[in-house]
Amino acid sequence: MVHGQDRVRPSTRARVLEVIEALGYVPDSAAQSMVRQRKEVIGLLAVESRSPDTDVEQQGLLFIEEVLRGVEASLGEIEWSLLIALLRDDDPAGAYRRMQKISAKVDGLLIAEGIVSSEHLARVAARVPVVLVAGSPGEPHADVFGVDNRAGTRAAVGHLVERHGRTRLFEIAGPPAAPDARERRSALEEAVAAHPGATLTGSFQGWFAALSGQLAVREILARPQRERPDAIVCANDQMAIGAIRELQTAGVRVPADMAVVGFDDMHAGALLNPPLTTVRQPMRLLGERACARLLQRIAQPALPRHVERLPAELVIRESCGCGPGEAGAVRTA
Amino acid sequence: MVHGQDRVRPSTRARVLEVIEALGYVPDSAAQSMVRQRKEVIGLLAVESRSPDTDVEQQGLLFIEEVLRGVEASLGEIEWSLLIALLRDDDPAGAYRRMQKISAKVDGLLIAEGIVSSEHLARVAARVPVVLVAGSPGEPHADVFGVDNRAGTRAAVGHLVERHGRTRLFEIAGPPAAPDARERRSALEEAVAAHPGATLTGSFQGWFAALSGQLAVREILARPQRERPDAIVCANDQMAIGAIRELQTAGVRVPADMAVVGFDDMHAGALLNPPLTTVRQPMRLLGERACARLLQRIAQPALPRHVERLPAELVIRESCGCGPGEAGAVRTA
DNA sequence: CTGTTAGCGCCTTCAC
DNA sequence: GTGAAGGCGCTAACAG
Repeated sequence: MVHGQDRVRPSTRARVLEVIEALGYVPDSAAQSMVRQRKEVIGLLAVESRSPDTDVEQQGLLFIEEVLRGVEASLGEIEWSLLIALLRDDDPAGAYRRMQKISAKVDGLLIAEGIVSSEHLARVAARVPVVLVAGSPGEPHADVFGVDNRAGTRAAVGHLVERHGRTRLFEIAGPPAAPDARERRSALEEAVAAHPGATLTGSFQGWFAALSGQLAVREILARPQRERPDAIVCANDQMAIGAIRELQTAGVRVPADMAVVGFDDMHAGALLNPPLTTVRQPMRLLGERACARLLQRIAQPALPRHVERLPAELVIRESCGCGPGEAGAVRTA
Repeated sequence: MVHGQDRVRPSTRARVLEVIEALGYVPDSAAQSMVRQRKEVIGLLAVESRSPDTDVEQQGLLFIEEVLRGVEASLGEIEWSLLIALLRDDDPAGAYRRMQKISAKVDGLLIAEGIVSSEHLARVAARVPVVLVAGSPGEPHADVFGVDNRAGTRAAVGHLVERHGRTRLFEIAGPPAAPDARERRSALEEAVAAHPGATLTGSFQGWFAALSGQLAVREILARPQRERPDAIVCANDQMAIGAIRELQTAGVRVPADMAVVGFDDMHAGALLNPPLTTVRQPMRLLGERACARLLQRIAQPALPRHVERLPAELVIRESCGCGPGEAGAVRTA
C-alpha cells in the first residue's frame, strides 16, 4: 500500500502514513509505569555540605562523579534511567521534601555522601528501597556500601612512619557528621597509637573543603618551628590540595619539610606538584555494586540487609616523600 | 484541600497534613504525570567520545559538571527533577534508542557535548523540546546555547602574540565532529592571519582527550629544534594538560621554552604547575540559561528558535608566560 | 489471530 | 459542603 496503489480508504491510508511518519513513536513512560508498577528509574542523591565558604562548587559532584559513572553504566545496560538530585544540608526540611518528591519518581534510591538523618531515611525507605554509598554502616533501613576507611588510614600512616620516618603527624579531619570522616579519624588515632615512635601533634576540624586545608595549615604555621608536625594526614583530597597550596605559598617544601597525604584519589590529585599520595576509594566499583544491590532489592524487597566494605588502596605518588620512581599502588588489608 | 485552597480551619489542615506525613504518603508521580500531561522531569544527555584511549574516564562528565550544577539548581527551585544519561558515540544506533527511550520519560531534553546527528535530533525534537548546550548553532530543531569560541580564541592568540611575543604557534585541535572544535579551529587560523608576525607552524588533530595532547607534543619534539613552535594553543584543557605533562617529561620548560594555553577552564587547570592559562566557558551559566529556555519552551512549544552565545573570558595564569602577579581574567569581546 | 476492554493512581469536574 | 465518575496512555487479559 505504501508503494503501489491499494484499495484502502483514504482515512486508513492517512492513518497508516501518519504512524509511519511518526516512526519515532515511543510509548509514554508514565503510562507504562502506571500499568507495570515500575518506572525503570532509580535516583541518586548527593548531599552537599553548604559550608562557610564558596568552595562548595568543588564539592559533591567531584566526589561522586565516579559513582555516577558506575551507576549509569550499570543502568544503561538494562535501559533504566538515572535521576539525580543535589541536596543541600543547610536546609534539612527542604531536603527531606525533595527526597520524598523524588522517591515518588523512582523505583529505588541511592544516597551518596549521605548525611541524611536516620529518621528521614526511615520514612523514605518505607516507600522505596534505599542503598547508601559511603554512608553510615549502622543505618538500619538501608543497605550500605563503603570503603574500608580503617585499613586505608592505617596504610597511609604506616607508610609515612615506617617508610619515611615521619613521627610528628597532624590531622586534618572531616566533618563529624560524615560517618566516613569519623571512621578515618578514629582509625588515625589507633594507627598512631600502634606506632610507638609516632605522635599526633594536633588536629584541625575541617569540613572536606579545600579551604579547611588552608586554614589548618595557617594554624600549623602559627606554631613555633619546633612544634610543627612533619606530616599531615588529611581526611580527603580536597583538603590535602588546600593544605599543599597553602604550604607552598608559605615557602614550606612538600614533601621535604612536610609530607601530605589525602584520601579519595580524585583525578586532580595526580596533577598536583608534587603529585598527591592518597588512599584510593574505588568509587566507580562502589557505584556499580550499590546499583546492583539496589536493583536486586527492587526485584525482591524482602532481601536481608546487606553491608559491605570494599578494600581501599594506598596510591603512592610523591607528596609523602617518595620519588617519582617509587610510585605505585598498594592494596590494603 | 491538599491541592488547591479549601475553606478549612488552619488547625484542621495542619492535622490532616500531619497524618498524611505520618503515613508517609506521597502521590505517585506516574499517575500524576498521566493526568497532568507533565512529568516534571527534564533530561540531560552527554555524549562521550569513546576514543582510542582509556582516558575516557576523564571526559564527558568533567566537562559538564558545572552545567549539571546549573541545571540542577534551576530545577530544584521549581521541584522538577533531572534525568541524566551518558551516551557513547561509538554506537550511534544504541545511543539513538536510548535517547528515544529517555525522551519518553521527560518533558524536555538538554543535550550537552552534542555530537548527535541532525537527523536523529530532528526525530527526538519532534517528541519533546530540545536545547543544545555547546552544540551546533546551525541545528534547526533545537535552541542552542554556547560560548563565543571565536572571541575566546582570538583573545588567547592575541595575548600570546602581543603580550608575550610568541610568533610560532602550534594548534592542537579537537575532533572535527564537534562544532566547538571547528569554530575554535577556524578562529585560530583567522587570529593568526590577523597578526602579521605570527604563523601557524603546524596542527595536530586531537580528540579532546589528554592523550592527544601528549601525542601532539611528541610530534612536535620530533622536529628539529629550529622548527619547533614557541606556543601551543589547545582546543581544550584536557589536551593542554596532556601536552604540558609531556613537555615537562621531555625537559622542555613551560612557559619559558613553550607557552601553552587551553580552553574551558576546568578546575584541574588551576592546580597545575604552572597554572594553566585558558579561555573560560561559563558552563554553569550556560546550564542555567539552557535550562530556563527549555522550561519556557515546554510551557510554550511554539516559541521561535533561539541561538545564543555567551561571552568567553581569558583566564590568565602562568602557562602563557605571565608571572603569578599578573593573573587575572579578561572578558572577551 | 485480531479487536475490545478493564484498570493502573490520580486529579478534575460535575452531580448531589 | 461531600461524593462519585471519567479519563490520562498504555498493557494484559479476554472475547469474538
